[in-house]
Amino acid sequence: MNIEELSGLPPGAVDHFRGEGIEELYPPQAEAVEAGATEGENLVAAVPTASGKTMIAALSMLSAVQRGGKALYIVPLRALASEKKEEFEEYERFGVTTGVTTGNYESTSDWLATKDIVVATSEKVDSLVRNGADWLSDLTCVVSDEVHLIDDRNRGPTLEVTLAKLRQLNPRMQVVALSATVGNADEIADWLDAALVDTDWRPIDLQMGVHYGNALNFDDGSTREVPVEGSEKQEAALVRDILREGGSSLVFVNSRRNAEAAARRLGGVSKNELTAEERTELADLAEEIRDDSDTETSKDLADAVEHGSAFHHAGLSSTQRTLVEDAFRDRTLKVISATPTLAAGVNTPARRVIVRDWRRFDPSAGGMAPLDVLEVHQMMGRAGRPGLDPYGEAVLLATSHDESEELFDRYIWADPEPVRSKLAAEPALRTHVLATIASGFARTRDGLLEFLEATLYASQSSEPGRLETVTDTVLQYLESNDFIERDSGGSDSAEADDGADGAFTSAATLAESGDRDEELAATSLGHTVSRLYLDPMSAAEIVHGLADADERPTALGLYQLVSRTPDMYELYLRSGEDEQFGELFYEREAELLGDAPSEFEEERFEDWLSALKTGKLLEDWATETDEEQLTDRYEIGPGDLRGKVDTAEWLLGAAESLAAEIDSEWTVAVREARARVEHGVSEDLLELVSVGEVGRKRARRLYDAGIEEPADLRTADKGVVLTVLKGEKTAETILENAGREDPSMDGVEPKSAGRTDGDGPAIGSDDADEDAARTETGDADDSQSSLGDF
DNA sequence: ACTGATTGGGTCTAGACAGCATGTC
DNA sequence: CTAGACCCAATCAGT
Repeated sequence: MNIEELSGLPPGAVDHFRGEGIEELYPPQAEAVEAGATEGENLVAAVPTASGKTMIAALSMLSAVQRGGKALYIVPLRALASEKKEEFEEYERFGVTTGVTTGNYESTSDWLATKDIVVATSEKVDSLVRNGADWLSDLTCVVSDEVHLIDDRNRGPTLEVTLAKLRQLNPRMQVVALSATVGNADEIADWLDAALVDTDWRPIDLQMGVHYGNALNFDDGSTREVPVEGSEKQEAALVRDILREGGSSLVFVNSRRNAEAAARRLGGVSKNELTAEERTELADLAEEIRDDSDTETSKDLADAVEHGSAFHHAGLSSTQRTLVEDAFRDRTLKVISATPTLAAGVNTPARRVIVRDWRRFDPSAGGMAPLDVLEVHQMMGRAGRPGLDPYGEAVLLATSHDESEELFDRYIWADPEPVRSKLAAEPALRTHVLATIASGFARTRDGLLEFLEATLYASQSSEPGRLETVTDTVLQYLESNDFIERDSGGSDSAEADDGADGAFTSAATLAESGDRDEELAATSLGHTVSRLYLDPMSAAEIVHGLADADERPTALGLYQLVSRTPDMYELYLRSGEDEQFGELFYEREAELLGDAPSEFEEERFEDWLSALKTGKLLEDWATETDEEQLTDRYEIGPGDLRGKVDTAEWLLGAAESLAAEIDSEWTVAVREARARVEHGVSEDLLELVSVGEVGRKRARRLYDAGIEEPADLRTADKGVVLTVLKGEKTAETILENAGREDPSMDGVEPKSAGRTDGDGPAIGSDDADEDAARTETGDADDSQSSLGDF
């Protein structure tokens, strides 16, 4: 189908696509149009990666906008949100506006009301629903990207419930679900009352094969000689082979450490194939990576990058990740060794994809478990860059003939698994039942069950009573924790409190059924929990912890408290560390909130200790231990540290709201602990870091020079300030931010601080082991840092 | 006696969403 | 119930 034949799009859209070099629609796209994508029909498109799914979405959304509507594009990852945003922003040329909203992407709800297309993560959409964003009821089209993620144990239910809610809110809204090729696309289509486009078609040829011995055997029967030289690994031979043809490769492995080791080794291959020019580019890139942070991970990455090889996993900082991805797309980097992050993330195609490890450690399986077919297919789908490569190759590695056959059977000839709803799991329901009640989607038990009937779970379930049983368990839990109230008596609507959420009264009325049924209402606390987007179990833990505290909780106490909630991804306790942290536990037991489990309940005690470890990490961060020492001491990447700190910040923010809600007297303590994590400083610096451009390092230097609060900045000797802050420009900006009248540094001479004597007040002097490892100006006595002596 | 290779035991294992109010060295 | 790569240290072979 030629794009000229398309109708119903905004004027200028066709020209725009032609400008992008698009003349013909790909077959799946044409099929989607025939199925009514541009006429507001529901559609499920199960097609391989990179075969033009986005175009299907774009056509649907643009035609919806042209009809005067508004579209929402739901993505699974924040990184994808910004990628799509850039793509859709091009439409502004013909007057279609786009807005993005994710957790860290700033934008208020009302602002989005004016946009034609909104891009958001599924969690963000869920949150918008909970907070009753008015514009949601204006939607006429919603696109759900990577809808097969409904199968994901953790995040799938959110997507599922959110789609169900949006549909209940706007019964006539068009739903377009984009999925990888899965086993049961038809079931998803049934659930969504949608037409189905299900195809294996790809715009660029994909050959799948297995490498064994010196040969690469493809699914079409062809064979390619790829000899393994000397003691090198199979993947090294494969990388070199394709590099000589000018192609890049992507190697998927199953652990971070393997990714790093593989990158190092493959650097030995790629460095022999570089031009002088590439070498300089890579050296620059390596420099940028080193600048980003000076941790071990960065050094290793930079070293590998100099040879044209990189690793990619969640321990990288987001800057590093972007640098690596961009350089790979530009073909500066020749090979990336990655954990599965990359398969799900942004678009980084390579000529040859090598799936080296097809088993992964899975504690629930008690050992190594094979990857899902779907996952492997997603990885293999990264092979081949349309327009750049003549074809793509996806290769699995076998060390024996038997294994080679097994791989063909298991992955190459096999169909992906069906998508199964994970909604009936208790943790998922806990959250969503509360949210459904709090936002007025259901006001009775029957109404709730009726709503749940509209989910994929219900349409798949063969066990009719199950959902009801779990729902009752969950209601019981929510009630006993004071998040909801049940009233089986009268029908007079005794609203729990503030009445709330008028936005969805129509939906609520719709869902309501029968007066004699048990009435459900969220308590004020329940509303807060739902709005804060907390797992009710996290909220309960925090509430109990705060309520149990007889005296002002310490930072460590609060950090450990939030670290043991299910919303905090746990830090793994290494062998030997249980002893170390057990000791720390006895030392500081009094600070911890709530009752510690007995040491004899091994599992729960271990959890308690690993939360203590995470808490201790946060405390170290909040006593100005520098990044390198932390990543070293806890053996984590710079990205992990950032992640922990972010999560803690979020949870402590939530804890502050909860504290206020339950009238806890420790609100201030929580706020202070949160501020300390946010800036990574001890209490004494909290005032200083509130000044713009002053972070933990500068604040500490100022403090040591006798400038202890913002007011001091206004009166301090400029020479001293200049010495401490080094740059003239920064000094001026900071003085200005502090509200000094004459911030100019013209003609000011650097001058050393007057008082070199006092080290200032001791930080955390109540804990003798605590004040080590703080970043000082001189850093001279770094060696005295008491590492590992907890 | 020193060095480099080999072997064996012990250890450890992917990912990343959200509130709220503004801005690192 | 199930694995396998890596690291480090100890041992061994070769010069």
